[in-house]
Amino acid sequence: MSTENHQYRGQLIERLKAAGVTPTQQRVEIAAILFVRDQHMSADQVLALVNESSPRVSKATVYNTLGLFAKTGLVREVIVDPTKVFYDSNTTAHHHFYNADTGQLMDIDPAAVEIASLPTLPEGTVAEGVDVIIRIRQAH
Amino acid sequence: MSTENHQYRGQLIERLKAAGVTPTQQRVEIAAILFVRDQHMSADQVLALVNESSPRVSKATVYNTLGLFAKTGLVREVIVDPTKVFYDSNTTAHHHFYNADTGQLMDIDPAAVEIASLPTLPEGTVAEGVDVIIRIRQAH
DNA sequence: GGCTTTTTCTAGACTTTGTCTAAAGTTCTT
DNA sequence: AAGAACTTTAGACAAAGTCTAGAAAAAGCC
Repeated sequence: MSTENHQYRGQLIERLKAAGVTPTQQRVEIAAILFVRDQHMSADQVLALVNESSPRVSKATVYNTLGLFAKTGLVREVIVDPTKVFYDSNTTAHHHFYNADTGQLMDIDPAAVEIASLPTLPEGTVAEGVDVIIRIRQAH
Repeated sequence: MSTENHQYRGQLIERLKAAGVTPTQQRVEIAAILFVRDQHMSADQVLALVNESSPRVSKATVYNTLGLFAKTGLVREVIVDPTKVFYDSNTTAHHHFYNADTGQLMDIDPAAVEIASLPTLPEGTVAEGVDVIIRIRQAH
């Protein structure tokens, strides 16, 4: 393994630990794929990519790990497509364009959407987050 | 069938026709369930309800009909739960609370959410709609 | 280091939502 | 009434995701 890769893995391990996640082989493998850049991936895509290189990771582990990453705030679940959930490696506050024609999910510049007012929540509930999805399609 | 029911069905038929949908037996049956009041239902729930009374409607028809109703603007698809899509019989502009703990979907008073600015769309695309979902959970 | 306990991983069966197919039934047109 | 176009149906199928029970790793302890 190259020095750069080695260092990258070290950073990943720290990141997982900081989130209170034990950095196992498989979790680091998955994190390495997710966290190279800000991106949106489905479990399926992660599974395919992680198994391109040698150390195989099972389907169950990919699902468990993505669920764990979501629960600990390492990634954000984005629910826009009825057939699959996307995992967003950008956890800063932002919203999404979703192109139903292409299936593509894109970040919206946080400065470009401004929500002026929010409603009071129902009794006995607390807010988890606000998702804004702008559904678009190809012109003609 | 009672007079009220008979009149209700007449109204439904007009509503379907106005949307350019041929009012078949099964479609009216499904519309009768959806449009009694503003509500959110999954395909599963519609299927169960429609088959409580005599004229049975098949699973395929329920899915086809809900898809057709969505396409023609009679209902609105709401995608908040990764496992199923909800069909909203209230098609006026409004947003939703989604309680992940209870699975409940609730309307937000349109006046309570104000979006001050929207981003410019990606090249070659047109907007289909803006969904705002406030994810909540039970306090403690 | 060894030994035990706890956590994690795995293959593969299973579940659920939704789609597809091909045949049968309706409806519309003429 | 005959033909064309559309709709419905049962049941097979597909895809995403969950569950289970045993194997493997990791952590805790003497």
